[in-house]
Amino acid sequence: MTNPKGARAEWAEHARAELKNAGHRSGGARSAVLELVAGQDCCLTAQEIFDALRVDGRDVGIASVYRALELLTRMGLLRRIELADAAGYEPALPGGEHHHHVVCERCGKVSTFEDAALERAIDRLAHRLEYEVGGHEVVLRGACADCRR
Amino acid sequence: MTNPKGARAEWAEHARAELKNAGHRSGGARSAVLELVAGQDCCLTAQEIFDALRVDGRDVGIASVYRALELLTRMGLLRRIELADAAGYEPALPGGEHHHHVVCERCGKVSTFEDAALERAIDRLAHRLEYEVGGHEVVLRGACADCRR
DNA sequence: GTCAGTGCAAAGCTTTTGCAGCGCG
DNA sequence: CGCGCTGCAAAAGCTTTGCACTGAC
Repeated sequence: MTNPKGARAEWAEHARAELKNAGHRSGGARSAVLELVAGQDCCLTAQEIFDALRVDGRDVGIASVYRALELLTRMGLLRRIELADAAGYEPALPGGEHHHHVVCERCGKVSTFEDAALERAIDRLAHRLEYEVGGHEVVLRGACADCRR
Repeated sequence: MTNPKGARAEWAEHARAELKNAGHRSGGARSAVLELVAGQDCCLTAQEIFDALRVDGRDVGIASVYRALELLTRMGLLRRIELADAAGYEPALPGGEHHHHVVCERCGKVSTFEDAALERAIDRLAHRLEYEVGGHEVVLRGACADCRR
């Protein structure tokens, strides 16, 4: 297993290179979003990113946050996860590292998991479909350890 | 494999019984939503349900559609699927019949598939987690046959 | 008769768009 | 020094809530 901190720093660098390569300039808001998302374990909503940047003293507009997330997602650098209320975004790590999410229906807590058998099942299945499958998303719903009692 | 038409009629009956059992009255709007959803193959959004009912001449309010969907989902009679823009709803068939969705990122078309190996992988995985898993959702994203060319 | 169910309208959220000004290259 | 990026404000959805009224039991 690869070092997650290293993988995230690598991702940030890769993302910056891709942006420059596509002819994008390096503005303050997008850089701030990129930096913040890179340091995160799990998916963040646009609002969470906006709030975190404001706390850090960055005067970004929420529109710029959405614009940055939209662009990075379209370029395949971020994954977008549809949660109940809002969408979450997280780095699409190039090594193929891959996790999914469990959401607690009581308290809303989101955790992650990885499962090789699940990925294999999805890969095999994807070949059977008429679609050219580019990505997938698995969300489990239930009650977390705290809420079970 | 069970007859889908029969399964859907059965579901409608089951849902009505559950509602009555839980002390709910049988109003016009909720019945109309239930009837419409029961006759559907795949998931429908609240707006689609609203439009279809209006076309049928039922003067339902969209708020009642949302209220009906929320209640039926909370009772476990409907499954809610988070799509890109809006949420889709479809009958949670009691027999354990179970399908998931492939979304075309180009044209937005939604298709369904079933896969026993995938379900097995998820079941096994669910036992390993600290969560008590009650449901799950798999969404594949890609390009449909028409859009591939 | 009671009160859950309903339709309408208004509000609340997330997300997008318009626009003038700033600043990267 | 041009035009891409940005912040603000307004708009555009989807979804929820408040409220008076209707109709099921």
